[in-house]
Amino acid sequence: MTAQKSFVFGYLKSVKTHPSAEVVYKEVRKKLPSISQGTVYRVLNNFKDKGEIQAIEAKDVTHFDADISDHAHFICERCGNVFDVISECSECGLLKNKKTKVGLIKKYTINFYGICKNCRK
Amino acid sequence: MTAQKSFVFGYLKSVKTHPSAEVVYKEVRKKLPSISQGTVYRVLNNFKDKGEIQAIEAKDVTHFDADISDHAHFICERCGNVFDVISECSECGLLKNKKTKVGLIKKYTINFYGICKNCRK
DNA sequence: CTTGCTGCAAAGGTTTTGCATTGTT
DNA sequence: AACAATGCAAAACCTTTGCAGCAAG
Repeated sequence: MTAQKSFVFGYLKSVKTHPSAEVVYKEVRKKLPSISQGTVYRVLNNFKDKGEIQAIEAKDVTHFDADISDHAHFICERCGNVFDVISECSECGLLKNKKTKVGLIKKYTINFYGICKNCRK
Repeated sequence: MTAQKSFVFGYLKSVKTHPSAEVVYKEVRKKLPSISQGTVYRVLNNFKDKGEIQAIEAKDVTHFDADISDHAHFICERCGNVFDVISECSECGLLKNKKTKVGLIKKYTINFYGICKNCRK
């Protein structure tokens, strides 16, 4: 585990804001100024491929979340921020590893869209 | 309603494949060779903003669906194709227009991920 | 010495946009 | 004539990648 990986993962663990790769880059660079953007993308994708973090595909940018437990996200259509949503869908959890006509479900994502309270003001 | 809009919407209505903008462009151009890529993107975004079609944010590319009824999608992690899934989540439907701590839910999307049967072969 | 990871910069691919032109009312 | 929509091409944007240098075993 290199310093780069450690700082990226540590930062992601420490926040609940589901940052984009660009935000991760800017924040980690405060502590590790030498880190490059390419490395941030590489490291994030590595963790994702290993299943240690999850990616949230939003409009244009991918957000990352170190919390890989089953939970839904609220994406603000104005500011683009991603929030956790408490209300979960217990039915959907049961669908994991279930066969469908199309294929075997390995994972799922639930995204809610709307305007967050900050932007509502 | 211009010819461009009509052909784009008509094509999207006629298929169940949830094509990307690029695919829409290539297909519509067979019938309307003068249409440009920029117009396809503009028209698709217009329809989306009016709520007449929906966008499915997948890895890298956005897919479009003229069916705006509540239904889930299965995204193949290998070929990237998007399929409808019959198994729906009735609980989630109830969450629409519901208030959460974060904001009012205006719409939601459910995406399942896995390898589709075609790619499994 | 070999292997793997990084920084840098360039390339890749998708989507948006400025502007001149076209077409419509 | 005014206005909105289009075609074209360039720009913008996010993300990936090739390569040389560096670090670690």
